[in-house]
Amino acid sequence: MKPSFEHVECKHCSNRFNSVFCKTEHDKMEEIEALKICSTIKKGETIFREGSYAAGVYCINAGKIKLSMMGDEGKEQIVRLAKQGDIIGYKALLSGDRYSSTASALEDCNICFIPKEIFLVILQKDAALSFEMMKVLSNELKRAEEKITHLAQKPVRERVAETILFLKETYGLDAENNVNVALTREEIANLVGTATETAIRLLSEFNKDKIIELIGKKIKIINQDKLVKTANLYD
Amino acid sequence: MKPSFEHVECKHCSNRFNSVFCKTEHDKMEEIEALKICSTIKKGETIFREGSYAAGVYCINAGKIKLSMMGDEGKEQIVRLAKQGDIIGYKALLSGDRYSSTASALEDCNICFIPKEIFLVILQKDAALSFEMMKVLSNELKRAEEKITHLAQKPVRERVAETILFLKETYGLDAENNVNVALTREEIANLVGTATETAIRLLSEFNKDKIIELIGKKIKIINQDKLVKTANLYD
DNA sequence: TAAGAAACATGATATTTATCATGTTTGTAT
DNA sequence: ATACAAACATGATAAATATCATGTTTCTTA
Repeated sequence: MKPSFEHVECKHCSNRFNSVFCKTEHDKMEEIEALKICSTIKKGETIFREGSYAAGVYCINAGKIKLSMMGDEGKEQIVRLAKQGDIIGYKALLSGDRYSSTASALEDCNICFIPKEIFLVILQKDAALSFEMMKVLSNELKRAEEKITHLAQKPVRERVAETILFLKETYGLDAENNVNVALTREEIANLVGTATETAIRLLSEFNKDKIIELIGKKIKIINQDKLVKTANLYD
Repeated sequence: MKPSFEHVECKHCSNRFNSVFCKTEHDKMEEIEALKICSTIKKGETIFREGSYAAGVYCINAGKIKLSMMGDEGKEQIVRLAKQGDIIGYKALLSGDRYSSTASALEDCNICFIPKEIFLVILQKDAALSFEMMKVLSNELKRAEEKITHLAQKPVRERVAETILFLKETYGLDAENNVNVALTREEIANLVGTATETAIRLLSEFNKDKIIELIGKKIKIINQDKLVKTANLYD
């Protein structure tokens, strides 16, 4: 990874207080500052690859990233979607393991690489950062367990609806009120856990039923109530 | 929860060095000792319930516990199996949330309740404990993401085989080389993420094919290689 | 130890979902 | 602007799995 032309300083980073570093003290921040490497990632590029040695964590300054695991038949399963302010790659670092998923950019990104050594050392010294990390991990785990339950028990139709709501929750809406992320139908399927054709069919159906509106990869939620009902949440 | 007749001292606990407290210092241990409440739980009893306020964590001194979430149609999904040395209930505590799953005893258990306040305070002071907690969380999360991938992509047959291997890995073998845990077929189905009848059928099939041997709830693995192949792991 | 309940088992059937096939549209690079 | 590939779409079919029905076995407890 090549250093970018512009080094974004942590203390001026707009995500500073939405991130896991929200409570990290100034001097610890300076230590990170000195050793981090900022870079620009083009849409589609890989940041790290499943199975490779974990050299550090990446803090997302701007852009959207998908984390996916390869299933047995080479089919991608998207296990997490990250955005600005999030960090990625910490799981491997903390469990002392290799990366268990591949991170790739859904759009052009600015990311800051924080080497393993400095991150772990600061974690030892900074109880607040440790606690924030535990919170992040706990929330991720909770979400993962809910996903397991839904995968095991809910029909695809409900999961597709749920996924649209999840995308809205994660990335919000753009200026035209579209869900603010552009995924291919295949990626949506790999997030839902279904075949691409099935995802396409159900999206078209929701479109026909005026629950959502599809313009290319843009998804606009027309009838939120009906979408929530279709997702069959909160019973 | 009633205090048990015998208070098990942490420093004499046989699980002490297999647990998250392996690196916790003596004085911190004493603080826990002073405030923890040990109790005995009978098979089938509930330790905490999904949605209820998280008052603390439980450290398992002896016995096996299942953690499950209720799906939409009231169907149980088992999200974790815990054993002696494990702690449960930490996710809710760390994310400041209610318990997201229900914990119930698969057999008679001895558990120690550590109140929220003392656990969180010690976590602030003890970087080693924090780090161990992060490791535990990371490993759980990794496992959960693998489970998501397998649920989304692997057929039930493979998942049933995988679950048997997982049970062996988690609880080991008893004196007669049976997988050392007694689950109903329904519980196995709720772990696999399938209908009870489907789980029963596949177990019978494995039995007929001499991959496993079934005697009541006991499962003996006869042909480990074939079971691993059936699970279709490591491609 | 008998009665009732829970767990286990298995066949028949329905439903869901994946796969295969094929065609169209959209995007991208020369 | 054209050519090619990727993405999208949709019908037909197959396969996997759930559900329903029913009977048997095993476990509990009065």
